[in-house]
Amino acid sequence: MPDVVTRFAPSPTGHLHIGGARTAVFSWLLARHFGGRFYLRIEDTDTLRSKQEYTDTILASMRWLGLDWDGAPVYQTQRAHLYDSFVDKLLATGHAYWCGCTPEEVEAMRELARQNHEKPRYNGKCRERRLGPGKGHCVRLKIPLTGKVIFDDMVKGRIAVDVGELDDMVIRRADGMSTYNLAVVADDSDMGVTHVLRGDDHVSNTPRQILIYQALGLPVPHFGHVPMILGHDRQKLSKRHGARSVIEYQRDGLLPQALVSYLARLGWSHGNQEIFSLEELISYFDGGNLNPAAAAFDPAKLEWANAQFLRGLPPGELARLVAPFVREEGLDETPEERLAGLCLLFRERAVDLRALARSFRPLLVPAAELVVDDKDAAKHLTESGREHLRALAEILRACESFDATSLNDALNSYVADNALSFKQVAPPLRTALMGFMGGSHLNEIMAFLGREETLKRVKRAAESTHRTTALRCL
RNA sequence: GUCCCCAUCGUCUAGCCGGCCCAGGACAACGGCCUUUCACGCCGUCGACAGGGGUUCAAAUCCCCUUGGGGACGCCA
Repeated sequence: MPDVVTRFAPSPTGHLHIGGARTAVFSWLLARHFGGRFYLRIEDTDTLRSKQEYTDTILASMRWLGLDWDGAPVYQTQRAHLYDSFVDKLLATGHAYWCGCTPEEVEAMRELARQNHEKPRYNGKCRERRLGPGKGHCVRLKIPLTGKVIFDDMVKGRIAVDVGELDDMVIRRADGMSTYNLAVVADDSDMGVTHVLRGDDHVSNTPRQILIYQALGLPVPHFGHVPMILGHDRQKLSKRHGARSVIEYQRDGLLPQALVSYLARLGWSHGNQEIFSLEELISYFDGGNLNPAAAAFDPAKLEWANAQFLRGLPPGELARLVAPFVREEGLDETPEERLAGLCLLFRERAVDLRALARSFRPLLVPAAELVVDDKDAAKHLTESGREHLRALAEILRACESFDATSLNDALNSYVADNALSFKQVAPPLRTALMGFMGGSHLNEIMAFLGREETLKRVKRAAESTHRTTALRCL
């Protein structure tokens, strides 16, 4: 049995969101750091809200993020017998009892407690009634009358709760199905989980679960409750507040490494390091340095992180990744080799794959379809600008080889020979080639386009009449 | 209402078993440099220890209170 066994236990009631993704990242890292095991458990006992489709996308998102799990995913709906055996054992040892109270009765108890300014609780009415199984009977855990449950949380430190705060919770419903808290303990125990990393919202469940472990004489795992992620405005992250699922980021062209790196950095730190490879995370993350305070999600910083990874990718790999987005943009099927060239030209100006693909457009459409920005044309395709373009057309036609270096030389000599500055020549040329004042290095752009396409664009711009019409408008 | 948790720049954070911190880094913002546009890069500016009490020679660091935020109180997970 490995020293460290962790798990991620999502409910398939929605896509994998960044909050869940982060706890998954932490759990995965802890296991990988210690050479332990990381399991996936699908908590699908809520049959009304659980959907197979969500399980599928959660698994797909995990794979995309690079979070591999050990063994096959465990489905809670298939383990009723395990939960039953736990309940039976609790019943047999007197740690649980049958309860015949109706939901209405229990609600009345809670209401009474509320009126007394106490915590709403079940009052233990059936605790000593020695009821047996019967219609409408559920099973409740018999909680100790006095004492405290104390545990050392990996992120929050020591947490102590008086058992008086707890009540005899239902562990098996009247319909025979076990409840969440029991199932979790049964599964974690059965799977040999040693470290439970989960969301903050579960802290109050932990004492209850510990009580079950103790009643059964089972070893209690370590717990770590990671705070929730807030929206950029520090409001709770919800659909309205920009809560997004992992697949949405995937669709937008984010790099999984960037998302993992950013997520890990949200609530965890390793000195001042901001960008982490998976390998670095594995070697640094040991469950320490987790921040107990909630963190706000910052899309701008995620974007920045993504740009960092984008730039670090070899052009060939980037080309492979960007290809689907190029297709999505409706751009012509382009050989990966050419895409790699484009990636090299544009990767430093794009924040994600989609933006990168979009930036290719001016260079992938035929000259006739190039969209020319009116303002830039009016500003740069002036009388003199077009004169330069005509001269350049001649030079480019005559240019012996059409590679980036030669083109650079050609441009340089044109500027030098005519005692010009680049500021006079570059803008019109750029507008001619790109259709607007953006893009990459001019010589590289021309080399990419090739002689024929370059000349077409230069001539087209040289013959345009933007300047005069624009001037009249002014 | 009751219980639990949290609290350093706008945001993520370092520091937190006290002195090296009139608090460091990153993102964002702003300004500049570079420049064959833009971007990248580089340089710089703005900017925080929630408040109040203690303890101590010394507190962002330890203790208490207040305030503010969050979470939980289901036969949901």
